Amino acid sequence: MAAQRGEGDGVVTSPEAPADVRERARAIPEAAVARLAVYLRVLSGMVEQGVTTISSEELAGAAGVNSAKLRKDLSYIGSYGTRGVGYDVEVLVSHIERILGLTRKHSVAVVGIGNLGHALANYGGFPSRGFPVAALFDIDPDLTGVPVGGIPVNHIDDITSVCAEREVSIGVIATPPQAAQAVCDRLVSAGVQCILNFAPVVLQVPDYVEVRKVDLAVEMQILSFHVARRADEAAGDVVNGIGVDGVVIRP
Amino acid sequence: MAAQRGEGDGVVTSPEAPADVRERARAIPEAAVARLAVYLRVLSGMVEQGVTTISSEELAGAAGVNSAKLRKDLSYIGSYGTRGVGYDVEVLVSHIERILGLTRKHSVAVVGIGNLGHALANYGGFPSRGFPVAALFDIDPDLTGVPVGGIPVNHIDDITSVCAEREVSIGVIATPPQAAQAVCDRLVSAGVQCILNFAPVVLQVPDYVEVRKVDLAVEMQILSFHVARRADEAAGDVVNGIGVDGVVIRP
DNA sequence: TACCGCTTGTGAACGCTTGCACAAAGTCGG
DNA sequence: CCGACTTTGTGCAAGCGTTCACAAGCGGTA
Ligand SMILES: NC(=O)c1ccc[n+]([C@@H]2O[C@H](COP(=O)([O-])OP(=O)(O)OC[C@H]3O[C@@H](n4cnc5c(N)ncnc54)[C@H](O)[C@@H]3O)[C@@H](O)[C@H]2O)c1
Ligand SMILES: NC(=O)c1ccc[n+]([C@@H]2O[C@H](COP(=O)([O-])OP(=O)(O)OC[C@H]3O[C@@H](n4cnc5c(N)ncnc54)[C@H](O)[C@@H]3O)[C@@H](O)[C@H]2O)c1
Repeated sequence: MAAQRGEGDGVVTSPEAPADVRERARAIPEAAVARLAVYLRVLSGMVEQGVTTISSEELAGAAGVNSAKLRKDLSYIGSYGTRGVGYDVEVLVSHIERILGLTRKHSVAVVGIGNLGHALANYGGFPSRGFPVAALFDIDPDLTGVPVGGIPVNHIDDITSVCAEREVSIGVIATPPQAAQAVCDRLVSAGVQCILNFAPVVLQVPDYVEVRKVDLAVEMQILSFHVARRADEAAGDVVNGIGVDGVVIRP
Repeated sequence: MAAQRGEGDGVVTSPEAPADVRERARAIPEAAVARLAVYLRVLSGMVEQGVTTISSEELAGAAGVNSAKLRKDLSYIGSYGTRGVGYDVEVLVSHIERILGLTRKHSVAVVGIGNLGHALANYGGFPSRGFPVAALFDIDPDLTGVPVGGIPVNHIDDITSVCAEREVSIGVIATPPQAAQAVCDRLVSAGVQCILNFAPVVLQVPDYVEVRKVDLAVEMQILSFHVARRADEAAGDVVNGIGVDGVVIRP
């Protein structure tokens, strides 16, 4: 029973630890990993602009974080900056790519080729970043064989063989919520250990499977919470200030 | 200059604080808010199944979290459980909805009606959860006037008037990355204070605007990191492991 | 009414993240 | 070659968020 973000499994810290890149990777906080991916994107843009060197302050600004945090994040992956100068953009890019495992291609399978699945299959941003979409699956027989984004849709029943054959390492679930757990189970038995889930359900997976979820309704509700909080604050301010009248929204 | 998740602004804690729901909302950690949204979804499912009462243990299981965490999260919004029994599902639903501000409708505008924008506009899950899609915008003249998901697309230049007229409170950016900052600026000047951004860029917004980003490439890369870490561990274990036994590779 | 068993709500400890502040380390101009 | 200036890398402290553990409270039962 390890559900989303199941972090707390007691993996033993190996007793003999050569302070090595391998071991270092283990120590990187998940929050830092997410930011590294953002830095990488910003840096890629810099490369295209012909920038060769960048300071922590500049990069932090472009990535929307504190520069101290940025330096700490980079320190997790090693010391590749030059004091007094900054970081060599290309060097940094290659080190982040190495740490994130982007030196290797990760084939992606999308399951559920409906509204969202179509958009994902047609999206050029994945292949270009080292995540080729290698397989598409749906349960609808009318869809099987139809090419979407250049790849023919397979029937969900062929998931095991097709995933194995195409070495799928990441599964994306874009089916209706009712089907998501079943699809997830099939992906897992097909050997997929990383899952990106768009369906609004909490997936149950074995400990060794990594699940990340993208839940738009939750995002919306978080925004809604902030709207409400803000409205309450404004109301509160008015109450503390003058009478009960005001509809003073932001300037 | 406050970028994504700009939390650390020195908002003054109002001097006279009646330990009231309003004030309480301020104290809820963001992480807890996200989980409350998940609990809400699970509970909604429970209501449909006719469940009237649920214990923290059960709900925690269904939501994929620790039961202590769940109770603490619920304690942020007040004490609505019955010791020895559990929580009344409907009561809990209504309290969470109130805290998340879901008693009010939040109109959504989607900008950029391409692959992703179409999927979002056609998605039934938003309206049904209190987030009616009230406006669609694109820069492409061929699209303006064309109805997508029942709503005609407006031209981006009309964003200010249309947003005001339809009381849009949440803006969704689904344009290419190059256009995202400009679109964001226009949404902000149109009075939109909450933005959900799908474009892979770091948006710069004023402090009072709340931005959440959904960055699929980052999600993929986090998964990739775990794949890599796992591979390294396996390699490491074998090297270290021949001597030290602990060869707990994956089952 | 008094007791018992169950579940909540929460104080306190713990651990992870963040942010500060500064020594170390490098560059560059002279 | 030296000294001034810039920027990194990191020890440390503060702040959050998570988890533990248990007293308090409630319903059911005799
Ligand atoms: N469309 C969006 O913008 C959007 C936004 C947020 C969340 N989501 C979520 O993403 C998921 C997909 O949304 P959608 O709008 O694309 O739905 P959709 O109904 O358009 O597409 C679902 C597809 O999944 C297929 N499917 C159903 N059961 C299957 C199974 N067992 N195995 C394989 N394929 C199966 C269907 O044939 C269909 O093609 C849903 O869970 C939805 O809640 C969608
Ligand atoms: N499609 C996906 O599955 C997917 C996945 C992850 C991220 N994204 C991101 O979401 C965004 C949209 O992706 P997409 O595949 O839908 O792209 P798309 O090219 O299909 O659609 C973009 C739309 O935005 C419109 N547009 C361009 N400039 C505009 C402007 N200034 N104002 C208003 N509209 C404008 C275009 O006319 C087009 O209709 C991109 O930033 C992409 O990186 C998409």
